[in-house]
Formats: sequence, structure tokens, C-alpha cells
Amino acid sequence: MMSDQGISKGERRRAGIMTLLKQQGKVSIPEIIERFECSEATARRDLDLLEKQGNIIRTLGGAQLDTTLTSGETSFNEKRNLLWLEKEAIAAKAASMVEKGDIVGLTGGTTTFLIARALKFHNDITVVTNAVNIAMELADSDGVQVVLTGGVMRNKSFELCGPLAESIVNNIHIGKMFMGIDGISIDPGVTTFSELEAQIARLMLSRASQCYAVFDHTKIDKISLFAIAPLTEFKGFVTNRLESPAMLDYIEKHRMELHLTEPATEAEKAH
Amino acid sequence: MMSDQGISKGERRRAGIMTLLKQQGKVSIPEIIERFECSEATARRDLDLLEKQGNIIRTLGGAQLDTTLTSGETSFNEKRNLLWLEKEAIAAKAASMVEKGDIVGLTGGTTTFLIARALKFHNDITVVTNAVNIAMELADSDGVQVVLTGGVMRNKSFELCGPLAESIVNNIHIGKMFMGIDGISIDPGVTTFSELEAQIARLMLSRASQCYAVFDHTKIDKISLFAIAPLTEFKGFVTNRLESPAMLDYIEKHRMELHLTEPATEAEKAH
DNA sequence: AATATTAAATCATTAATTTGATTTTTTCAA
DNA sequence: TTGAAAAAATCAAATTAATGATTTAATATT
Repeated sequence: MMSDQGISKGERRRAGIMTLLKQQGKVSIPEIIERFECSEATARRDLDLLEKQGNIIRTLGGAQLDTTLTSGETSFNEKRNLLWLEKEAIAAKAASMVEKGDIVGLTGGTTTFLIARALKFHNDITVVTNAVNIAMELADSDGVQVVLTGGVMRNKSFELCGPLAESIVNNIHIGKMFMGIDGISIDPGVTTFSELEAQIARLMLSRASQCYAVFDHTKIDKISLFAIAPLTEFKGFVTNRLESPAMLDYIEKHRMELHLTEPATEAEKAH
Repeated sequence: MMSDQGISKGERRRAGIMTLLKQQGKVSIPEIIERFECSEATARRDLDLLEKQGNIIRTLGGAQLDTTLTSGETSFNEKRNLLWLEKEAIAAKAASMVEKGDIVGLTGGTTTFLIARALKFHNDITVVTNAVNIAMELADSDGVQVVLTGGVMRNKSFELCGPLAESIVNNIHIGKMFMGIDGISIDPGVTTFSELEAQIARLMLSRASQCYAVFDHTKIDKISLFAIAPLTEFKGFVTNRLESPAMLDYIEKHRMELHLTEPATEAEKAH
């Protein structure tokens, strides 16, 4: 059936809960169950949702109005595709490291593409990239200036490579650089599948003040065909979790930054 | 499960339709069906929804961008719709001039974008362009190597300009070049709206063995703000019709080529 | 007017979301 | 600690929304 004016059963119920809350300052779960004839589970879910929207504060057995009327929107959500979710979290983390006025470097890759998407609504930043799809993603963003390295496009991967690309990269300076990679391990360091992409990545790295490798945990202790650089070339790493004690040791010993999106494990905490 | 930051299938499809529209000014229903692998019914429903949101205007067989916001003329849309067919014809004619092994240059613009689309299934050619959307269009084409000039992207027009772009263009050679323009007349010659685009166009022209200006008849005897080059710099012109006797005279006298997509009028035949 | 094309309307099917029942884990108060 | 209450997690049923196939009406084009 068509939703009348966009008011679904659930929305009506949650609106009712808010009315109750405004009337009495707080509500209990049993109260909601009785009043709206729903299960305990839905009552909880409604309160969770309202809390996520920043309207109320959960308490034991119910909820109360948020007295601090600062409407802070906290909307971090769960999704089906775990790896996608993790990449989005990694991208968000990386994007949060970007500040006004920054010159941000992005290589090609899924995670870096998501960083670009996250940067879309930043203001007064410049993004330097060799990925055509990243440039397209940022094309309608007013606050972001996009500089694309030229070069020959690798069909299907959207990456610009070759001497022409290199000649441009040699003429620019990058502030914070985020590099998408295919493998990371202590010994060869950071690696990738494609020789051409490795070369341009290496060059961009050399032009950047600070370079961070961004990757999900499946890339850890994996070695791809072509080496980009040893770990020591990097300012730090952005990933969801890093459970390898050896790598944690290495990162700590070399005073490199580690940005994690998931709650730290015992091993990680120890460092 | 909840999807709130996650983009639903339908939303993604409609966003894709908007991107298509921004790139090409219009879309057809079959185009949507092919591109997004959906039924005719959903394609229609999507367009209806987007129209309801005020973003686009439905036309017979598809939709086009709402241009009434920028130009208040009522009949403008019909004109534009007609022009589309002519631009496609012009693009097809230009594409037919391309041969195996050619190095083809394309500036930004609607007509040149359509040339790129027409070149998609050519084999063993190289396309050099400063337009990001043209590179994207050719990204999945096996027989076409794409070389993108780097540079700063002009947001919304997808064109790469500036010194970086120029430094790359200075290092390449173009065989047949097709230039999109905003105005053409005997006296200042070929002109365009944007200074930056004029400059990069001028440079590409200087690097090309043969350069053709491509335009529809509404550009004839129009003069835009920035001059690119006098007519004599061009090997020839590709358009739908050219009814100006003075320009016909001029073209004949200078032994330049004229490629028309519409049956020649008496005036044109006389030359 | 006749034909072909496009649009609208309808309905069955599929996909997605919401919900309630159940089980497991966590938290709180003694 | 331990038991009771609350919260979270899990799963299947129910509801709702989205889609595609089909039919019917409208519209361009000749």
C-alpha cells in the first residue's frame, strides 16, 4: 500500500513516543508496549532509533528527553556488506584527518574513492589524484578543487599512469596523501598488483609531506607483485583493525601513526 | 535491516540517471534500460519521480535537464531537443573521418562527448582529451587508448585547464583534432565562453596536424568572448548546415573542407 | 485515417523492511 | 559472587515497497 503522506505505522508510533516524552519527560518500555500495543523489541528499537537521531537519551528501562538541546546528529549505521562497511569507516576516518586548506593526494582504489566521496562536502581543500573516477565523483563539489594528473588511462581501473602522469606529479606538491594498496607486510612493505600503478604511487609518495596507507585488514601480511615503498616511508596507517603483534611492534618502534576504526583489541591496546 | 546511509538500488539508479543527464543533457528510456538493466516501467517511474522533484523535464521517449532555471525562454527546450539529433549526426560524421591508427584529439563539449561515444567501438585508435567525462565514457572500450591531459578540473564542465594541462599538451602530438566551440564567424574566427578553455584549445590546436571545428548551425556568425583561432588555422569544419554565403565563399577560397550532415542547400551546392 | 511509438494502468512477483517471539548476553543491586 | 531485570542478538513471520510483464490508452508520424 502507498504511504499516505509518508507517515508509516512506525513513524506514527515514534511520534507518539516523542509526545509522551514531551508530556512527562520520560517513558518506560512497558508504558510504550501498553500504549502502542507493540512488542518489547519494537519499543526498544524505537528508542534506539530516536536516540540515534539525537532527540532522546536512553535510560535503563526506558528513555528521557535530551536536556542539552544541542541537536548533534550522530548517524553511523550498520550495513550488510561488512567489507564495504569497513572501507567506509576507514574512508571516514581518513577524511576526518583532512583540514581546511589541505592539499590531499589520492591514488586509485575503492577505499580512496570512498575517501573522495567523504570529502565531497569539505570546504576549501584541493584533491590531487590520478584516478579519473575520483575526479568525476568530485566534479559537482563546490568546496573541492580537483587536480588530475594526466597520462594514459588504464582501461577499467580508471588510473592514469605513464611518463606523462609522472611529469605532472613532478611539478606538484601534496600535503596529506592517502594511498590505496593491495598488500602490506613488514618485509617488502607496501605492494600492489600493477607495475604502472606502483610507479606512479611511488612518485606521488615522494612528492607528499605526509603519506598514509589506507587498507582493510584483509591486506595485512599480504604481498603483491610490485613493491611501492617500505613501511618507514609512511607517516602512518589507516585501517579497521591490526592484529599482527609484529607489525604493531614495528609501527611503535618507528613512531608511526596508527588510526583504527574498530575498538582496539588487547594486543593493540598494549601499544 | 536498516539502510540509512546506505544508498538503495533505486536511489543509486536515479543518481546515475542524473549523472547521465548532466553529461549529455538528455537521456532516453532505452538508454536507461540498457545502462541500469531495469525494465521500461522502472525507467519511466524513475523519470517521473525525478521530474516530481523538479530536477528534470520529461520528453517523448526520455527526459532532459531543466534549463528553464537558467534561461527563461519557453521554446528553448524544444530547440535543444532538436539540436540533440543534429549534434548526434555531426558526431557520427566526425567519427566516420577517423581511421585505424589515428591519434584523435577532443576538447570538451557536448558534441565532442558524442564523438567519443561514437568512437567507442573503433579499434586501434588513441584519443587525447582534456575532458574527464570523455575519458570516463571511453573507459571500458578495449580498442581505444585514452590519454588525458592533467590539470585543474573546472567543476561542472569536466574540463582540465591551466598550466599543468598545458605542460602535458606540449609533449604530445595529435593527428586529427575535433574542437567543440561556442561561436564561429569570419572575422574573429572561432570563439568560446571560457578563457581557460580557449587557451588549452589553442594549444591543442597548435599540436595537431589537422584540426576540425565541430558545431551546430546555431553557432554560426556568433561571437563568444574569447578567441581561439582564425578560421585559416583549421583544416575544415563539421556541421549540420551552413547557409551563410559569405562563410561559404571564405571556406572555398581558402580551400578548407566542409562536412555537412544535412542535404546541401542550393547555396551550399554552388560551392 | 492508419500505423507505429510512447505513455499509462494494472497486476503478479520479487525484494526489502518491519515486527514479534525466542534465546543469549549484559547489567544492576544485593 | 549470584539472581533478577534489562538489553542485545537472532530468526521467522508479516507487512510494505519496488519491480517487471502485460494490457490498454494516448500521441506522433506518415
